[in-house]
Amino acid sequence: MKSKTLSNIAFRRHDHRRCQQFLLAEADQHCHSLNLRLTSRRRQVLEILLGSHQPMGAYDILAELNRVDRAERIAPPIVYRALDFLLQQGLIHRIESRNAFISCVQPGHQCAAQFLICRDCEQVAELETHEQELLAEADSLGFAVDHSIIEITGVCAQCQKDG
Amino acid sequence: MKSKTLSNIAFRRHDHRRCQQFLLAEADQHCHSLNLRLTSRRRQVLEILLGSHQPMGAYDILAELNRVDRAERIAPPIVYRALDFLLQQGLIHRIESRNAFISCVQPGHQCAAQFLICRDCEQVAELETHEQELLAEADSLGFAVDHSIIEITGVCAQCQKDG
DNA sequence: TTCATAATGTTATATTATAACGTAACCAAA
DNA sequence: TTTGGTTACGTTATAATATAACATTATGAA
Ligand SMILES: [Zn+2]
Ligand SMILES: [Zn+2]
Ligand SMILES: [Zn+2]
Ligand SMILES: [Zn+2]
Repeated sequence: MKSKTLSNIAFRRHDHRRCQQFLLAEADQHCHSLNLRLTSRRRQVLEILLGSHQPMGAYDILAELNRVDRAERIAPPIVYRALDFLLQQGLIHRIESRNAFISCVQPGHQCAAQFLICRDCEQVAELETHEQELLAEADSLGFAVDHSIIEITGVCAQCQKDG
Repeated sequence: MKSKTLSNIAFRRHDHRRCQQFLLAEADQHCHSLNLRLTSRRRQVLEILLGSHQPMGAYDILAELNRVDRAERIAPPIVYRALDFLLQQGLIHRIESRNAFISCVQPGHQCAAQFLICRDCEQVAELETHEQELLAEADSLGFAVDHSIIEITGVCAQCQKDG
């Protein structure tokens, strides 16, 4: 079960330096192969998110940008645009219930991203299981499920006819 | 399959007047049996949400309150507090990806609430199936799934030990 | 070069949510 | 029926998140 090896990475000890470099290289390759530009801004935002397996708010990222580059005064739209690009490419995910963003631990995965979010320590683990396996996996991690949200967005039958 | 009859109510024709009255009566009974107060403000907010099976933003609800009661000028905290109460009682749900609130079509249900959200017409259908049945049900509704989010909040093993 | 496009930068503002503190309603015990 | 504790409500101000609108710069092909 390949996914298992990556699934709980946020809760495991691992060589995060390597993890980071691997994911960054994957991102480079992904964009290159699709002839998309992982510009320095976009890469910079991705690197910030790859700094940990924790979610960050857009304004946290903004603050980090402004901390590093003392000269410039970056404004919100710059961050949101980079985040939009990275989201579209599946390189990061948005945690809806937290208004936060997190680097994907398995870019290119097909399943819907699934997260275990600790309301206490705020850690987030990305799982890569099928839905029916989810609760079992949460249980096997000793994670006490509190509240789960499933949101499926798409186009309803009516709109498919209309559109 | 009891849930099936209610699940896609937003996409079905039904006698919504009765639906509304039924759900309001359920809410009354729920609160009464738990010795909780479904005050007039809370009831008023619930009634507004029961006006349709569509999600509404907190500020939409606020506007509706201020439209009805021309005299007073209601402020956001009043709405958010009523929403918090209704959420806690499971009488409404929060659609995280929309920052919106929707009346629950089956208060007292045990499963996690699950939604189909149309990005086109913005309709939201609440399902009441097990996870593994979800995609099949979406498919049977002719709903083209686009993006699904599963967010499980709880307490991780570490925090359970610490706390 | 020249043009078209994509990406970035800038300013202002919209949208969503909460902090902090005061008042009123409710209810049980004295 | 007062008293005091609690819960809910009201009010003001502000925090946190996100986008609109428009100007500028970089990129790459014709
Ligand atoms: Zn790592
Ligand atoms: Zn992922
Ligand atoms: Zn109805
Ligand atoms: Zn529900």
